[in-house]
Amino acid sequence: MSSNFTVSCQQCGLNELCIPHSLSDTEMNELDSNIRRGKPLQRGQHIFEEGEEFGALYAVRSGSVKAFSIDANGDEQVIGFFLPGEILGLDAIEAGQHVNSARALETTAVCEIPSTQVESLSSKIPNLQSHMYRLLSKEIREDQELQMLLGKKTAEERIGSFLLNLSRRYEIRRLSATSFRLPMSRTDIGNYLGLAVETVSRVFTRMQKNGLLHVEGKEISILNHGELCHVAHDCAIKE
Amino acid sequence: MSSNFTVSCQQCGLNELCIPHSLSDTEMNELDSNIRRGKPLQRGQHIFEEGEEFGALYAVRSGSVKAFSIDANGDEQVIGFFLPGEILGLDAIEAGQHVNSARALETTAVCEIPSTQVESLSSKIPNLQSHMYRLLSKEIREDQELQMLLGKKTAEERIGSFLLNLSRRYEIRRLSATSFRLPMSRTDIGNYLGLAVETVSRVFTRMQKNGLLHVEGKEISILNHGELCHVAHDCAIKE
DNA sequence: TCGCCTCATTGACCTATATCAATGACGATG
DNA sequence: CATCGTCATTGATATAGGTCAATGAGGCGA
Repeated sequence: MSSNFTVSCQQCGLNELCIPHSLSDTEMNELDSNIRRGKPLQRGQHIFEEGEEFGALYAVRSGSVKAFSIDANGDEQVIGFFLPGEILGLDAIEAGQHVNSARALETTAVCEIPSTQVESLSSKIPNLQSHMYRLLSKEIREDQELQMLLGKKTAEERIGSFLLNLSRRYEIRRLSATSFRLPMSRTDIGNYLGLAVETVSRVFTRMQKNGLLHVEGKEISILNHGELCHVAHDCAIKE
Repeated sequence: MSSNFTVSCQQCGLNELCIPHSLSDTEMNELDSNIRRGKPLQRGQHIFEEGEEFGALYAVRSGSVKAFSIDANGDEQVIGFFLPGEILGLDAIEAGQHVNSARALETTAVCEIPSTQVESLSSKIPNLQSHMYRLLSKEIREDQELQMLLGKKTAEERIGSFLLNLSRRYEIRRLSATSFRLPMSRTDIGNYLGLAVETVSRVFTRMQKNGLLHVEGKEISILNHGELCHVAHDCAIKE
């Protein structure tokens, strides 16, 4: 009996976004046979913790994940949020141990890809190596965009860019780009964007007043995409 | 006659820090034969510009480089600074074109490594592939540290961490960790750290008054390393 | 050597956002 | 269904750092 959480890469609706992308059937099967799929995690359960030995990359199959670390004062530092098809743990390759922790924001299933397999398979399969390079490069580019946001943008621009970013990511997953659920708390959003919770709340309220958004708890609708891009200074002419 | 700027990887004093690291002599020679070395660049000359097709990675051999992009308002956005042995262009692999520009901050020599060679050589040479993964992973980790700095740290903490970071990087290069020259302007530092130039100036002055630093133009001496770590909340117990 | 231009410093003032505090809403639990 | 705890919202106030403006200092070309 094959339960839902043991779906293979071949059958997985996310394989276009995920590591198997651009592999042949044979190659995909080889990768697939090296992947471990545990049972889904509950909200709050950790996938790995800061300091643990690095042993695998993780692909989110369903649900969502928050990556964070604890700074010198013991405060949490949100590094990023991961949606289905996205890969966690890339930052641990060099150090050989995890430099941050990852927790499920809701019921979440992940695929575990042993790091030894990533290296050996990607030596054999040029498409996989190439995909890995692009994956790592993409994360660098995205981290740099976030640096830009944190260094120069106002609170409204940060929130606007954040929502647009999520919107694009949901759209790629064939979910609604205009209406979705925020899986993380306001506190997490503020922490990630370098803002106080209260500021996040106020900006949401203000954007709702101005007809840009409809906000109801964790449910968000983007009502005026053009204007939101405009206030975010994030009009994505690129791509 | 082999002029200074055509030194091979074998002879290069930086090869421990750079891509050749962990390659055998034969492998290093193979890599070496694929590297192009132009004549040194003058201050202000560009290595690549935003939008250019991605064709190569660049290793700084001497001098220093600033990476930056231009935002929606036409303002410059400093992404990072690169010292000898460091690799530029990793963020361009995925997009296939450069997403930011790079300029020499002083007279600077770079080695050009065609991207086609990186991919094909690293398929053949497992050590090289492994090195590339670690290189990309390291940049991700460092970018995330910068996100932390930009999201939560005060002006003093940012400047302190910035100086300590430079100090460590000079030390690895067997240069003085306590006394060095800042190759970039105050404006660039402020831009990079998300601060106004004036704030950079004031913090330098204040740190000088408190006996942490001696600042004279671009020459910096760290007089009280322990206390600087402390005010930066960057006491590097790690590593 | 002079004069120019860019870069750095310093002071005065202002504003965006943090902080503090109180209240309300929701969801889980028994 | 009542209670508790967490999360979100809103208002009042404080402050770090930005902005504007003026001055000084170093480097470079003619």
